[in-house]
Amino acid sequence: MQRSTPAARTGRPRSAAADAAILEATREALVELGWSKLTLGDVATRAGVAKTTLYRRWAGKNELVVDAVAELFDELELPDRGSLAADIEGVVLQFAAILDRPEARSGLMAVVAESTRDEALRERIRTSIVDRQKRLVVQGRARAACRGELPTETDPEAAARGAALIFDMVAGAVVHRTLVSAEPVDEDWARRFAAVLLGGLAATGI
Amino acid sequence: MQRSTPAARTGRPRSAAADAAILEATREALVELGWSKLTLGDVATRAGVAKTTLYRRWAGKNELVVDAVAELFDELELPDRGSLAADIEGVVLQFAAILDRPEARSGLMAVVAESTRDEALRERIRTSIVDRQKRLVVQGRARAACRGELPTETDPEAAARGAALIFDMVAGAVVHRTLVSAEPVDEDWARRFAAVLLGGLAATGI
Amino acid sequence: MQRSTPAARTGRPRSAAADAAILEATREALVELGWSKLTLGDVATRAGVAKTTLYRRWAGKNELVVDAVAELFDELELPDRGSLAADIEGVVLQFAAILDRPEARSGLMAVVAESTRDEALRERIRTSIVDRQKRLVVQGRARAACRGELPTETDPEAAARGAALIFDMVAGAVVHRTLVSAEPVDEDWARRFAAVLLGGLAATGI
Amino acid sequence: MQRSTPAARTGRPRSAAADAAILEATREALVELGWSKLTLGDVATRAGVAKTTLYRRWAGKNELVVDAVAELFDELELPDRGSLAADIEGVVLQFAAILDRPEARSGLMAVVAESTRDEALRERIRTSIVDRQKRLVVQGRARAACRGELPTETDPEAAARGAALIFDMVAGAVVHRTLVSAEPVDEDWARRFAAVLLGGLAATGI
DNA sequence: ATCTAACCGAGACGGTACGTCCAGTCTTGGA
DNA sequence: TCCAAGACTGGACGTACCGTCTCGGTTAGAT
Repeated sequence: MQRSTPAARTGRPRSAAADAAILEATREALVELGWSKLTLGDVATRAGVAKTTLYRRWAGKNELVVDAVAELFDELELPDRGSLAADIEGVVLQFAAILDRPEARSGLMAVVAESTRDEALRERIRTSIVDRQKRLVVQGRARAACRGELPTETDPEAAARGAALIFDMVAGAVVHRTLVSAEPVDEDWARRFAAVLLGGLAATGI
Repeated sequence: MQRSTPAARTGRPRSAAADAAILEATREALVELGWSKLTLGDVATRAGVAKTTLYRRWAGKNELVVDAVAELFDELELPDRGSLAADIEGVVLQFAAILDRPEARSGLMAVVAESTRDEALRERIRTSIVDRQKRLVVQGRARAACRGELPTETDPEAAARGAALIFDMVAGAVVHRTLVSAEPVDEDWARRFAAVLLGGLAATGI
Repeated sequence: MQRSTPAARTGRPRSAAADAAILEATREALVELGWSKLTLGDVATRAGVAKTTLYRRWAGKNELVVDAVAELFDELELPDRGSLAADIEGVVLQFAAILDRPEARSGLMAVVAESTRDEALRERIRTSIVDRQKRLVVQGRARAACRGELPTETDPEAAARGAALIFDMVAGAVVHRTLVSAEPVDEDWARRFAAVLLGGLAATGI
Repeated sequence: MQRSTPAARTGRPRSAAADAAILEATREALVELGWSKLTLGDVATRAGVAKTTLYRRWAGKNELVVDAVAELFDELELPDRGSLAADIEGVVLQFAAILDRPEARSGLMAVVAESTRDEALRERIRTSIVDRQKRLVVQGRARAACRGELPTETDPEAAARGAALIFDMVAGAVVHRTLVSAEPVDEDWARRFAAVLLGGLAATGI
């Protein structure tokens, strides 16, 4: 994930186990300490690894946390629940479930905050985390179009704009409710949210 | 804001100018350095104040930044634009304008991230920042009800639930588009967003 | 010793006790660990002092060790033993006694070695340590001249050259025997050395 | 020098060129960096050799530097200048010439300092360096006895004691003048030193 | 017109973490 | 078996801030 090294033949190869141990230790430390009290020295110790090893692979705390949190999003997928409304509820609940995990809560907003001043970090977040989620929106729209619930958008740019809007609305609302309002995203909320969103989509024809 | 002032009659009173200078210096430092590289010693120096003075008034970096950023939200208000749709667009654009300022971008998400592990901080954020925004939503709904654009909700609890949902959707979408997607919230986007939201509200009767 | 600070009125004054504790801890660490394994972090811990405090007062390990060792030379003095020969033996034995202490053995040669690449350090050593010893030679020669054992040198430059030669011979021989040959400087050796030196001085009229 | 070579028949033999390259690189690094900033990794790189190779042959920095410096003393010899006084001046100037080379200045005192806490290192220094010099003293005394300038010492122990004293005086004085007093050992100084020493020897009959 | 308590600046204090560097070891593939 | 390359653990480095603590000195309200 953080390696490019297309050609590095000689010398002792990097331990693959170390990567996994470090990322796991990072999540563990996020749970126990939160982002601001997490130290790379502590992560290294937890992973049974020298600090040097950690710095050899990641440029700093931000990059490390992005990768550690990104793995949490690997499990995201969109089961077919039979209707667009149900699919929206499903993705909302899945996203909420991830944000419920303390390692995600602590880490995600912090790196987003950092990314406001670091273009490379923003790109890394987009690649590792955001696009993983966005894919679900695109996939859900395609499925709904198959079912005939939504008109097939012919203009690809308009389709992209629409998907981006929906994505910001879904992800933004879930994050805001979870982290700012600090209220649970339960099935009831998901149902109400999906109803409003779906109504809006139908009304505007997006 | 941060003062208790229960009874402190005698002795030299605290300098009122220092407060303003410190908050201004904090915003300046946020712009130049961002949250993670902002140090209280530096803020004190910029404000022409001793570190002691700063610590006497704020518990730490988080509290200071919350207060410094909160002042940015003082200017928020909801001009009557004649229709609910226009009012929504207005609040969206106002909120986006604040998030466009680097001192807000850097600071806001960071303290929200910190607040995931600090209940007192979350409360402070809610009081100083979130409720200031939320008020606009409530006010907008009341105005729309006056105009007959929305049915008057009689159940106060349902009204609160509805306002909360709308607020999370508005604020969440704007924040997400600005900070995560890193795309501008311009008039076009505001109009499309308002259309979807309004359509949803109409469809669901919230 | 390391402070110049003619005018530093404001702020919390430096702890005088810390200086003494640090130098004492340095000597203790020299005895236990030797120069090369002595670390400033360890010295700070032993002295019950933060590393910062140590670095605020000394530029590095070399300077610290010079000051710590220099204090050992405070006790040097030249008791009048009645004859030049006895005085030479006395100063040889005193110098040897200091070199017998492990904190001096470890530290002294190391800083001399470092000083080959650091003019400022060499100057510090000269001021703090070497001149303290050299004084004894000058004093001994004056006393011998009083007794009539040596002719009074009228040319001041020749006197300085002579003193320098004698000093290098005395100090060099003691150091070399102690540290390089690793043989004890006992009374017998001192007597034989003094006899050779004195014979040479008499023969050459220095 | 550092090899045991008891029986190593099979496998690839060690490169003989590597040894020379490493020692040369060590001296080069001593000149450029001095002892304390010399690192084995850097030496290996300069020598075009892997660190492993270096560690296979030397136990550490001290041993390596001793060997590297020792080679400088290979050139020492005692040309017959016709008189004891001239011979003493000769050996003094030769020794001074070596100490004038920065690789010797930096390295020699440092390893002597280290040897105060390492008996094996002291032995290595004695064997590789000190005895090489001491031989000259013994040789000079023998030559002087042949010429009739000095009485032939019959007691071998007294002869050894005398040689040791002279050696400490000669080497000590030169080292002290060079490294501690930081003054040049020129012909004038050598002449004055030899005169005093010789006068002392004559007076005491050593 | 003092008194005096709380303020103020400056800066040293004990700590903690930083990110780098080096020591000395180990693991590759190739000679 | 040796070699070059380079990753590995471990630990010290010197720096930067943290939040606290003295200092000497100021300032305004109460006496």
